[in-house]
Amino acid sequence: MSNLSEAFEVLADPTRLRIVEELRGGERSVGSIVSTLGVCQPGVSRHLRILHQAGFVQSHPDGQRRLYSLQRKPFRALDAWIHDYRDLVEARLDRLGQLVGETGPSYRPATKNPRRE
Amino acid sequence: MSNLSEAFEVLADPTRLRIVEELRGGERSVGSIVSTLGVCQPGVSRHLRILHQAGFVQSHPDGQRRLYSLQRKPFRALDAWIHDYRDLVEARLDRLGQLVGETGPSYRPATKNPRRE
DNA sequence: ACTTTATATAAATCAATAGATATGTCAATT
DNA sequence: AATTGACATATCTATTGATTTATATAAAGT
Repeated sequence: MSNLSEAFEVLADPTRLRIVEELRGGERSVGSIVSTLGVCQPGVSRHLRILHQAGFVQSHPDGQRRLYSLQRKPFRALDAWIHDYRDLVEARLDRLGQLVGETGPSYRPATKNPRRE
Repeated sequence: MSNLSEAFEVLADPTRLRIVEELRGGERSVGSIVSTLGVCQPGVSRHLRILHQAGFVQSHPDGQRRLYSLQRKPFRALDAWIHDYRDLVEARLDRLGQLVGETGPSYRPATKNPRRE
């Protein structure tokens, strides 16, 4: 139904998420990321390849290094997706009864007539 | 560094993502989700358990069924996270040179003096 | 040309997980 | 209390994927 599954899959790995958060500060070389994280260099290169294939990063050579930076598209897709859940994200205080204890939105006591699809 | 990795991991599975999107329309019974998706019932129950453990859903009995609905907290966390990338999400047209072809933000030609951490 | 530095790729190992089948539990109806 | 219906749990299998070690490529410096 959506390619968002792929985006979530990419960010599901903790190491890749850390790489993304590192790149939030601007473009970085592979070695720079390696020394920041505690992962071996081939591991970082592999993660960067996955991030690239999913459109999260781009790269360009800089001497013998390679500088990686974030791309906009997947983040816009994620932002658009979460927008569809605005009703959940934003506090809805207009209906007070469903906010008992700030636990959740839609607790509803069992109905007498439970037939309900 | 963050528990967001867990949230992304939960949404990484396509079936779970579909379940979440189904629940966006309101609370649903397990059987209702089973008949919508093409997955066996134990599979759906397992996914719902994972969603529950991660705080994505809550449930309450309704007769012999069990109604599941979305929780707000993880969506708020995701929304807060993506907010940290709003510089990427929002179109930044004030610096024109970096938007060549709408491909990405931070391409920069190689420097003469490449020493750069 | 040779060495060093930076990154990518290959191969192997190991762990995690989604899916199905079978079974258990519990509520509702008779 | 026996049966039916709804859901949960256990177990197994197959697949995917992250990490490491080793190796290849490529650019810089000497």
